[in-house]
Amino acid sequence: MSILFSRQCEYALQAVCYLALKKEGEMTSIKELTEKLEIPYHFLGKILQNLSRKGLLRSLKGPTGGFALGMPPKEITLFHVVEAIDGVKFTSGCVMGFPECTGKNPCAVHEHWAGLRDGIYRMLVHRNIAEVAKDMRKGVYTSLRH
Amino acid sequence: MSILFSRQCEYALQAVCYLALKKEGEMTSIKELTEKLEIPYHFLGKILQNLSRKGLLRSLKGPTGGFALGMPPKEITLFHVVEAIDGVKFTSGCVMGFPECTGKNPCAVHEHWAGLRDGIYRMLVHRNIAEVAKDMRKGVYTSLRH
DNA sequence: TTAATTTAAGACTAAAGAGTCTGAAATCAA
DNA sequence: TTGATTTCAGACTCTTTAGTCTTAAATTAA
Repeated sequence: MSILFSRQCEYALQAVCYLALKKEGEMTSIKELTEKLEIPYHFLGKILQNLSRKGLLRSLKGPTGGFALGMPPKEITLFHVVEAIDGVKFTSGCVMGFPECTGKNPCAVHEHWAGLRDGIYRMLVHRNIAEVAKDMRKGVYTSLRH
Repeated sequence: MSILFSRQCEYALQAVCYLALKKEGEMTSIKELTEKLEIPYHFLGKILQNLSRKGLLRSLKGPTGGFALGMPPKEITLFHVVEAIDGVKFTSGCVMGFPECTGKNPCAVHEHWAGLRDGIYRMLVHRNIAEVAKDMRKGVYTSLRH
């Protein structure tokens, strides 16, 4: 298991950030993404298709085709991606798995987790994808050529 | 996928807390646990066996047999349980799945996640299982008879 | 000692997640 | 128009996680 998001979702987050570093409108092929991010080709293809269907990306077939962001980068957040792939179940639900855990009927870490859950949400929404990707360039993307 | 811990781990946390509410030394059968916590019988059996092997529980066969905590409740935390079942990989590793994400080479949410990760760790260790279980009694366990 | 009760162990099945493969459809450039 | 390049779609396999089933071994009480 991955830490918090599914493998698919992790790949989606990486790919969307990568696309956000491109000039607006520029198309990027699966081939490039798969090489730079080291994600299995066909698996990534499916994920990007999925994101396209949901409007987060747009795609174009043929040579010069590929994928690009489907909306202005300032309108996309990491949360949109997580929502599209894994859904939002992490925003509710008991971290200990109690089916009946609620505010009135809390488990022992209910309050503590509520704070952390909000923290995760804020992590995903407090910057748009343009800002996030720019930050990323200082880190994990520095070794890549674009 | 569950939120943060595997299903097995969630069940283990629930069961250990349940056992912590019993008088020290009192044996509890899988049957009782499975009924009160609504966890599949044989699956729970395996999980408890696993925890026994690791010393967190002790077990006794035969009628009047069952499971009990393997150490004084004040020496056990939720972290011990998570460690035994899921391991501690959530304490390292990039939440976006970048293999190369480090302090020198961070992803865009590296710092933010580092704070949350510490928060999760604190949630699991800052009270021992006796305190945790007592708290629980006010919540998810109130509807159960012991 | 015997029968009932309980955990122990391992093989098995089911479902979900991850990843692969093939061929069709669209698009572009020569 | 043709060939190359790309996404699209679906069926397929592999691996992991979840859950089931059966039998053996230990223990207790009658």
